[in-house]
Amino acid sequence: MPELPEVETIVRALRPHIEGRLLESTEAYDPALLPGIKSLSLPAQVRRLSRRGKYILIELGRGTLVVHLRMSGRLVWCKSGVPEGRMRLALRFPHGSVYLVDRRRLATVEFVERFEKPLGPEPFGDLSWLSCELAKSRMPIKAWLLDQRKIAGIGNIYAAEILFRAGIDPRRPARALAEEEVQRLIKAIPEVLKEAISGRGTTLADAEYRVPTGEPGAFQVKLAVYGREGEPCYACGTPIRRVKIAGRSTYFCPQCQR
DNA sequence: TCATCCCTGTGG
DNA sequence: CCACAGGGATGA
Repeated sequence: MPELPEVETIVRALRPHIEGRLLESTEAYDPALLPGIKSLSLPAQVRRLSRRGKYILIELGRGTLVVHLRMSGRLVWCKSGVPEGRMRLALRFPHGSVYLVDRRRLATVEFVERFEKPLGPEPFGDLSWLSCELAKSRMPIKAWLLDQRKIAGIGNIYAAEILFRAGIDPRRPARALAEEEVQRLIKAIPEVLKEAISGRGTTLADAEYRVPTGEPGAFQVKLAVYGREGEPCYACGTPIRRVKIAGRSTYFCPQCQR
């Protein structure tokens, strides 16, 4: 579900509600989450709420509560009452609660002393390192972009949109990209992600993702290829194709992307 | 680098 | 019934 822009949007919306506030208790509605939070000692102040890749980091005094929403997880802020949907966890504050709502129950929560995951760099700032990293890999460029160890935060929607923007066929081996194409990629990655953040993320028709205040994201109106199999490319009219890469549906324009 | 699995729901 | 869904860990 949420990729970097959605997670960033969630963190920004939640931050004013919980940063600096006292997390008093938790309530697990799903026993599967208990092992992950058993070492959490409360109450504890939320020192910082941040994002790394697609992970949400709730930094507390003696460690960090790490949330990953996976496919269908949502975080919802409620001053009072409870949200709709399958609740798995509540984080209780004096002035309200953060609920983890998660239809497929794939989201994960764990309390750790230090956040350590094998994540690549964030997809912003100086991305010139891409050039030599891509040259090392035979993976299809789409699969490479999805690999969180190589670059953090890009998921299935934005990988497709980024490659469309860069005019690159998603099936091509990473190492086969010409320098000029790598430069287009370096430009397209932060462009697409920042535009998506500005639009507060993508909410698809079957929508799990919401800004924690409840509204859907607005970026879906701008999707050029994702989910558009058979529909005409906005740039050239050629029908958008769908293929499988690394087990995931991959949408692209066979005319614009070479 | 791939399939498989995790889990649940929806749609063809 | 099967395919598919915005994720990732795992083991061959």
